[in-house]
Amino acid sequence: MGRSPCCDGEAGVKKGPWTPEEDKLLVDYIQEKGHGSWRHVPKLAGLNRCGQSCRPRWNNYLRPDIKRGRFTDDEEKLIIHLHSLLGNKWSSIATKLPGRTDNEIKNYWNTHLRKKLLGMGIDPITHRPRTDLSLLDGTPSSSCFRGCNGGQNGAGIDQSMLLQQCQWDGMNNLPALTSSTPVNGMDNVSGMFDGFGAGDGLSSTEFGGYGGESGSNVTVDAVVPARPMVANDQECNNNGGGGGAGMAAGANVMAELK
DNA sequence: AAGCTTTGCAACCGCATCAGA
DNA sequence: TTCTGATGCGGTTGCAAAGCT
Repeated sequence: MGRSPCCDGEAGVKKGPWTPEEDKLLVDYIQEKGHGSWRHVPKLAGLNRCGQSCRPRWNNYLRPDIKRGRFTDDEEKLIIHLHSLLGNKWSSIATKLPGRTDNEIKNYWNTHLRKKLLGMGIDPITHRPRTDLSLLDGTPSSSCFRGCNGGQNGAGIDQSMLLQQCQWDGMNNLPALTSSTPVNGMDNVSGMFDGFGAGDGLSSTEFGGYGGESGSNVTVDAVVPARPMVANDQECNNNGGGGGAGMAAGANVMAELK
Protein backbone atom coordinates (compact mmCIF):
# COMPACT_ATOMS: atom_id res chain seq x y z
CA MET A 1 0.00 0.00 0.00
CA GLY A 2 2.64 2.44 0.93
CA ARG A 3 2.52 5.88 2.13
CA SER A 4 -0.67 7.84 2.15
CA PRO A 5 -0.89 10.25 -0.75
CA CYS A 6 -1.94 12.99 1.62
CA CYS A 7 0.97 15.32 1.02
CA ASP A 8 2.34 13.94 -2.20
CA GLY A 9 2.57 16.54 -4.87
CA GLU A 10 1.61 19.36 -2.60
CA ALA A 11 4.31 21.93 -3.04
CA GLY A 12 4.86 24.49 -0.36
CA VAL A 13 3.39 22.52 2.49
CA LYS A 14 5.17 23.59 5.62
CA LYS A 15 7.21 21.13 7.62
CA GLY A 16 9.20 21.35 10.79
CA PRO A 17 8.38 22.75 14.19
CA TRP A 18 4.94 24.13 14.87
CA THR A 19 4.49 27.75 15.84
CA PRO A 20 2.11 28.83 18.61
CA GLU A 21 -0.08 30.44 15.97
CA GLU A 22 -0.39 27.17 14.08
CA ASP A 23 -1.14 25.33 17.29
CA LYS A 24 -3.89 27.78 18.08
CA LEU A 25 -5.45 27.43 14.66
CA LEU A 26 -5.46 23.67 14.95
CA VAL A 27 -6.79 23.61 18.50
CA ASP A 28 -9.48 26.14 17.76
CA TYR A 29 -10.62 24.26 14.71
CA ILE A 30 -10.69 20.80 16.29
CA GLN A 31 -12.37 21.98 19.45
CA GLU A 32 -15.06 23.61 17.38
CA LYS A 33 -15.59 21.08 14.61
CA GLY A 34 -13.69 17.96 15.57
CA HIS A 35 -10.98 16.65 13.34
CA GLY A 36 -13.16 14.57 11.02
CA SER A 37 -10.97 13.58 8.14
CA TRP A 38 -7.43 14.63 8.87
CA ARG A 39 -6.83 15.09 5.20
CA HIS A 40 -9.12 18.10 5.17
CA VAL A 41 -8.23 19.56 8.54
CA PRO A 42 -5.31 21.76 7.49
CA LYS A 43 -7.23 23.40 4.70
CA LEU A 44 -10.34 23.97 6.79
CA ALA A 45 -8.30 25.20 9.72
CA GLY A 46 -6.32 27.58 7.56
CA LEU A 47 -3.05 25.77 8.01
CA ASN A 48 -0.39 25.31 5.39
CA ARG A 49 0.32 21.85 6.74
CA CYS A 50 -0.20 18.27 5.78
CA GLY A 51 -2.94 16.32 7.49
CA GLN A 52 -0.34 13.80 8.51
CA SER A 53 1.46 16.56 10.32
CA CYS A 54 -1.69 17.83 12.03
CA ARG A 55 -2.77 14.45 13.37
CA PRO A 56 0.33 13.67 15.46
CA ARG A 57 0.58 17.29 16.51
CA TRP A 58 -2.88 17.06 17.97
CA ASN A 59 -2.58 13.55 19.33
CA ASN A 60 0.83 13.98 20.87
CA TYR A 61 0.87 17.56 22.09
CA LEU A 62 -2.30 19.56 21.74
CA ARG A 63 -4.94 17.20 23.05
CA PRO A 64 -6.30 18.63 26.30
CA ASP A 65 -5.86 15.38 28.21
CA ILE A 66 -2.15 15.16 27.57
CA LYS A 67 -0.09 15.06 30.72
CA ARG A 68 3.21 16.88 30.42
CA GLY A 69 6.22 16.77 32.64
CA ARG A 70 8.48 14.14 33.99
CA PHE A 71 7.44 10.55 34.35
CA THR A 72 6.81 9.43 37.89
CA ASP A 73 8.53 6.42 39.40
CA ASP A 74 5.36 4.42 39.10
CA GLU A 75 4.97 5.32 35.47
CA GLU A 76 8.59 4.40 34.88
CA LYS A 77 8.15 1.02 36.48
CA LEU A 78 4.98 0.40 34.60
CA ILE A 79 6.60 1.24 31.29
CA ILE A 80 9.44 -1.15 31.94
CA HIS A 81 7.07 -3.81 33.03
CA LEU A 82 4.79 -3.39 30.06
CA HIS A 83 7.74 -3.29 27.72
CA SER A 84 8.90 -6.61 29.06
CA LEU A 85 5.51 -7.96 28.11
CA LEU A 86 4.73 -6.13 24.92
CA GLY A 87 8.03 -5.11 23.45
CA ASN A 88 8.02 -1.96 21.39
CA LYS A 89 4.25 -1.75 21.25
CA TRP A 90 4.31 1.85 22.29
CA SER A 91 0.71 2.52 21.53
CA SER A 92 -0.37 -0.43 23.64
CA ILE A 93 1.85 0.73 26.46
CA ALA A 94 0.52 4.27 26.12
CA THR A 95 -3.04 3.12 26.65
CA LYS A 96 -2.09 2.03 30.15
CA LEU A 97 -0.53 5.35 31.09
CA PRO A 98 -3.13 8.06 31.48
CA GLY A 99 -2.25 11.20 29.58
CA ARG A 100 0.92 9.83 28.06
CA THR A 101 1.41 9.37 24.35
CA ASP A 102 3.15 6.60 22.53
CA ASN A 103 5.67 9.03 21.14
CA GLU A 104 6.47 10.42 24.56
CA ILE A 105 6.87 6.96 26.02
CA LYS A 106 9.00 5.85 23.12
CA ASN A 107 11.28 8.84 23.53
CA TYR A 108 11.49 8.36 27.26
CA TRP A 109 12.34 4.74 26.80
CA ASN A 110 15.05 5.44 24.27
CA THR A 111 16.65 8.28 26.19
CA HIS A 112 16.23 7.23 29.81
CA LEU A 113 14.93 3.80 30.55
CA ARG A 114 16.99 1.93 28.03
CA LYS A 115 20.16 3.35 29.52
CA LYS A 116 18.92 2.67 33.00
CA LEU A 117 18.40 -0.99 32.22
CA LEU A 118 21.74 -1.22 30.50
CA GLY A 119 23.31 0.30 33.55
CA MET A 120 21.71 -2.42 35.61
CA GLY A 121 23.13 -5.01 33.28
CA ILE A 122 19.78 -5.81 31.78
CA ASP A 123 19.22 -6.06 28.09
CA PRO A 124 16.48 -3.54 27.29
CA ILE A 125 15.26 -5.63 24.39
CA THR A 126 14.92 -8.99 26.08
CA HIS A 127 14.75 -7.72 29.66
CA ARG A 128 17.25 -10.34 30.56
CA PRO A 129 20.73 -9.87 31.94
CA ARG A 130 23.40 -9.05 29.47
CA THR A 131 25.95 -11.80 29.30
CA ASP A 132 28.65 -10.12 27.28
CA LEU A 133 32.10 -9.96 28.79
CA SER A 134 32.15 -6.21 29.00
CA LEU A 135 29.44 -6.52 31.56
CA LEU A 136 30.85 -9.35 33.57
CA ASP A 137 34.40 -8.15 33.73
CA GLY A 138 33.21 -4.87 35.13
CA THR A 139 35.28 -2.75 32.79
CA PRO A 140 34.19 0.78 33.60
CA SER A 141 34.79 1.98 30.10
CA SER A 142 32.63 -0.64 28.50
CA SER A 143 29.93 0.78 26.33
CA CYS A 144 27.23 -0.64 28.51
CA PHE A 145 28.22 1.52 31.41
CA ARG A 146 29.27 4.65 29.64
CA GLY A 147 27.12 7.37 30.99
CA CYS A 148 25.46 5.10 33.45
CA ASN A 149 27.75 4.93 36.44
CA GLY A 150 27.68 8.64 36.77
CA GLY A 151 23.99 8.85 36.14
CA GLN A 152 21.03 9.06 38.44
CA ASN A 153 21.08 5.41 39.05
CA GLY A 154 24.71 4.94 39.70
CA ALA A 155 24.31 1.25 39.18
CA GLY A 156 27.55 -0.55 38.74
CA ILE A 157 28.50 -4.16 38.78
CA ASP A 158 28.22 -5.53 42.23
CA GLN A 159 27.31 -8.69 44.01
CA SER A 160 23.61 -8.17 43.64
CA MET A 161 24.01 -7.95 39.92
CA LEU A 162 26.03 -11.12 39.83
CA LEU A 163 23.41 -12.74 41.99
CA GLN A 164 20.80 -11.57 39.56
CA GLN A 165 22.80 -13.13 36.78
CA CYS A 166 22.70 -16.43 38.59
CA GLN A 167 18.97 -16.12 39.02
CA TRP A 168 18.62 -15.51 35.34
CA ASP A 169 20.84 -18.41 34.50
CA GLY A 170 18.48 -20.55 36.48
CA MET A 171 15.50 -19.23 34.65
CA ASN A 172 17.14 -19.87 31.34
CA ASN A 173 16.44 -23.49 31.95
CA LEU A 174 12.76 -22.88 31.60
CA PRO A 175 11.47 -24.53 28.46
CA ALA A 176 9.86 -21.70 26.58
CA LEU A 177 12.70 -19.24 26.55
CA THR A 178 15.49 -18.97 24.12
CA SER A 179 18.32 -16.51 24.36
CA SER A 180 16.95 -14.41 21.56
CA THR A 181 13.30 -14.49 22.46
CA PRO A 182 11.75 -11.38 23.88
CA VAL A 183 10.02 -12.01 27.12
CA ASN A 184 6.36 -12.18 26.39
CA GLY A 185 4.69 -13.99 29.20
CA MET A 186 1.31 -13.20 27.79
CA ASP A 187 -0.40 -16.23 29.19
CA ASN A 188 0.31 -15.04 32.68
CA VAL A 189 -0.41 -11.41 32.25
CA SER A 190 -3.02 -11.28 34.94
CA GLY A 191 -0.74 -12.89 37.41
CA MET A 192 2.08 -10.63 36.46
CA PHE A 193 0.06 -7.56 37.10
CA ASP A 194 -1.29 -8.91 40.32
CA GLY A 195 2.23 -9.26 41.48
CA PHE A 196 3.25 -5.93 40.10
CA GLY A 197 0.43 -4.15 41.81
CA ALA A 198 1.04 -5.82 45.09
CA GLY A 199 4.74 -5.27 44.99
CA ASP A 200 4.66 -1.63 44.06
CA GLY A 201 1.72 -0.40 45.95
CA LEU A 202 -0.31 -0.04 42.80
CA SER A 203 -3.70 -1.55 42.94
CA SER A 204 -5.44 -2.70 39.83
CA THR A 205 -7.87 0.16 40.03
CA GLU A 206 -5.09 2.68 39.83
CA PHE A 207 -4.99 2.13 36.11
CA GLY A 208 -8.68 2.48 35.69
CA GLY A 209 -8.97 6.19 35.29
CA TYR A 210 -7.82 6.37 31.76
CA GLY A 211 -10.65 6.74 29.39
CA GLY A 212 -8.57 6.89 26.26
CA GLU A 213 -10.35 6.97 22.96
CA SER A 214 -12.46 4.00 23.81
CA GLY A 215 -13.81 5.72 26.84
CA SER A 216 -13.61 2.56 28.86
CA ASN A 217 -11.82 2.08 32.10
CA VAL A 218 -8.90 -0.25 32.19
CA THR A 219 -8.16 -2.53 35.04
CA VAL A 220 -4.98 -4.41 35.48
CA ASP A 221 -6.59 -7.71 34.81
CA ALA A 222 -7.63 -6.33 31.47
CA VAL A 223 -4.58 -4.27 30.94
CA VAL A 224 -3.24 -6.36 28.12
CA PRO A 225 -5.52 -7.88 25.54
CA ALA A 226 -3.55 -11.03 25.88
CA ARG A 227 -5.35 -13.50 23.70
CA PRO A 228 -5.90 -11.41 20.60
CA MET A 229 -2.37 -10.12 20.70
CA VAL A 230 -0.93 -13.54 21.05
CA ALA A 231 -2.97 -14.61 18.12
CA ASN A 232 -1.88 -11.70 16.01
CA ASP A 233 1.64 -11.10 17.05
CA GLN A 234 4.24 -13.36 15.69
CA GLU A 235 6.54 -12.54 18.55
CA CYS A 236 4.23 -14.44 20.82
CA ASN A 237 3.93 -17.54 18.77
CA ASN A 238 6.73 -19.41 20.41
CA ASN A 239 5.75 -18.77 23.93
CA GLY A 240 4.48 -22.19 24.75
CA GLY A 241 3.86 -22.47 28.43
CA GLY A 242 6.71 -20.30 29.51
CA GLY A 243 4.85 -17.34 30.81
CA GLY A 244 6.31 -17.88 34.20
CA ALA A 245 9.67 -16.79 33.03
CA GLY A 246 8.22 -13.60 31.75
CA MET A 247 6.64 -12.94 35.07
CA ALA A 248 9.92 -13.45 36.77
CA ALA A 249 11.57 -11.19 34.25
CA GLY A 250 9.27 -8.37 35.03
CA ALA A 251 9.56 -8.93 38.72
CA ASN A 252 13.30 -8.99 38.55
CA VAL A 253 13.51 -5.70 36.78
CA MET A 254 11.01 -4.14 39.07
CA ALA A 255 12.87 -5.33 42.11
CA GLU A 256 16.06 -3.87 40.78
CA LEU A 257 14.42 -0.54 40.27
CA LYS A 258 13.24 -0.16 43.81
C1' DA B 1 34.64 32.36 26.55
C1' DA B 2 34.51 29.46 22.71
C1' DG B 3 34.14 25.27 20.50
C1' DC B 4 32.88 20.51 20.70
C1' DT B 5 30.16 16.67 22.25
C1' DT B 6 26.23 14.63 24.23
C1' DT B 7 21.51 14.45 25.36
C1' DG B 8 16.59 14.86 24.89
C1' DC B 9 12.68 15.76 22.35
C1' DA B 10 9.68 17.00 18.45
C1' DA B 11 8.63 15.77 14.08
C1' DC B 12 8.95 13.19 9.83
C1' DC B 13 8.98 8.91 7.07
C1' DG B 14 7.13 4.97 5.37
C1' DC B 15 5.03 0.40 6.16
C1' DA B 16 0.91 -2.03 8.04
C1' DT B 17 -3.75 -2.29 8.70
C1' DC B 18 -8.48 -0.98 8.51
C1' DA B 19 -12.75 0.46 6.38
C1' DG B 20 -15.66 1.70 2.82
C1' DA B 21 -16.84 1.77 -2.08
C1' DT C 1 -13.35 -9.86 -3.68
C1' DT C 2 -10.52 -6.18 -4.89
C1' DC C 3 -9.06 -1.59 -4.78
C1' DT C 4 -8.13 2.77 -2.70
C1' DG C 5 -7.95 6.24 0.75
C1' DA C 6 -7.37 7.10 5.69
C1' DT C 7 -5.32 6.19 9.86
C1' DG C 8 -2.22 3.81 13.18
C1' DC C 9 2.14 2.80 14.43
C1' DG C 10 7.18 2.23 15.13
C1' DG C 11 11.71 3.66 13.58
C1' DT C 12 14.61 7.30 12.57
C1' DT C 13 16.29 11.92 11.99
C1' DG C 14 17.32 16.76 12.95
C1' DC C 15 17.91 20.36 15.95
C1' DA C 16 18.25 22.95 20.15
C1' DA C 17 19.82 22.93 24.80
C1' DA C 18 22.95 21.38 28.19
C1' DG C 19 27.27 19.80 29.58
C1' DC C 20 32.13 19.32 29.01
C1' DT C 21 36.91 20.44 27.69
